[in-house]
Amino acid sequence: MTHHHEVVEALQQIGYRLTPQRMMILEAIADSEGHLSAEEIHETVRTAYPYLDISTVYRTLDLLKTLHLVSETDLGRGPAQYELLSKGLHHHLICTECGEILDAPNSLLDSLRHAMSEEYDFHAEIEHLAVFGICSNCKGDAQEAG
Amino acid sequence: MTHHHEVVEALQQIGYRLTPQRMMILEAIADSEGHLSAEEIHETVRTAYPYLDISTVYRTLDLLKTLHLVSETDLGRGPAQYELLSKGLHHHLICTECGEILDAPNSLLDSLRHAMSEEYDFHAEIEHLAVFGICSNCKGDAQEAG
DNA sequence: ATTGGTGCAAAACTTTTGCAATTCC
DNA sequence: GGAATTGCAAAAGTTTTGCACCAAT
Repeated sequence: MTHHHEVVEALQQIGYRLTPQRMMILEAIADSEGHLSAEEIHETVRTAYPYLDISTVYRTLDLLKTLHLVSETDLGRGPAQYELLSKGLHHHLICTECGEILDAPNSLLDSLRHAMSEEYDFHAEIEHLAVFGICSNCKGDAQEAG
Repeated sequence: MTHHHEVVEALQQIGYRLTPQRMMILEAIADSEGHLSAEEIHETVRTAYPYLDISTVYRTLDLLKTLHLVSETDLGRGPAQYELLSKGLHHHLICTECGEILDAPNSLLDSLRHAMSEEYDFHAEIEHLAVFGICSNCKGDAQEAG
């Protein structure tokens, strides 16, 4: 639950300061189940510390991204979503019909990574992938409509 | 080269109007080699028709997306990129070191699609995927730096 | 004629930046 | 003390929207 303190303290050793804002932002991300937008992080921390500015959230997220502690997922619509990388890398299958989000393990991409490496000598860095499509529940509906 | 006229005329049959703006916008996309942003489309068409508004570009792109005539790719940074789908579906491998963009055929995703279908009964709609990573030229540099 | 589309202007939304004041080391 | 960090305010960049006028059917 609070193992992210190690993570924060590790910041110091690389020369970054350990500020309350940074701790609260990381805690908000760590305590959340799924993804959070910068604005959601802002709202969450503000309940405890109303002076937090959204720019501090973005600046902290930039830092955490650089350190590969959080992942940033751009869904192509709306704000980017942030998530703790230590929670275990996974990806999302998002149904465009009903909005359901299925979690898929990182291994789902093994074959794709292999193909990119073999055929293009390209080393993919896919920390977080979002794939849109139709889930099993909505497959019937889509066929009727089409 | 101008087979997109068929496409535009098909619009009428579904009840959409055939306006000069729509034709010019589609022509700009069709004539371009790679991707275009909405702003680039705007600039291109404006050389011939200076009154075109950027909002018309976005509205037309929405229409063309709905009809699956163009693909929209959100690179996660900067404006979305638009491309004719009839040009042949392909994806992009973008090197984060040197910025090179490799084109990859749609078949690259076959195994991934298969895995999502088999394991999650999820029917992915990946019209256009952009994958960031390290290309073969930069692989050595990255190892030295790391 | 009528509905749909366009241009214009303004706003919405997300993210970034400059800078003075503050805080952590 | 001094450099890093924050809060504030403003701006930047992309996309959307309201509305009056205009054009395609």
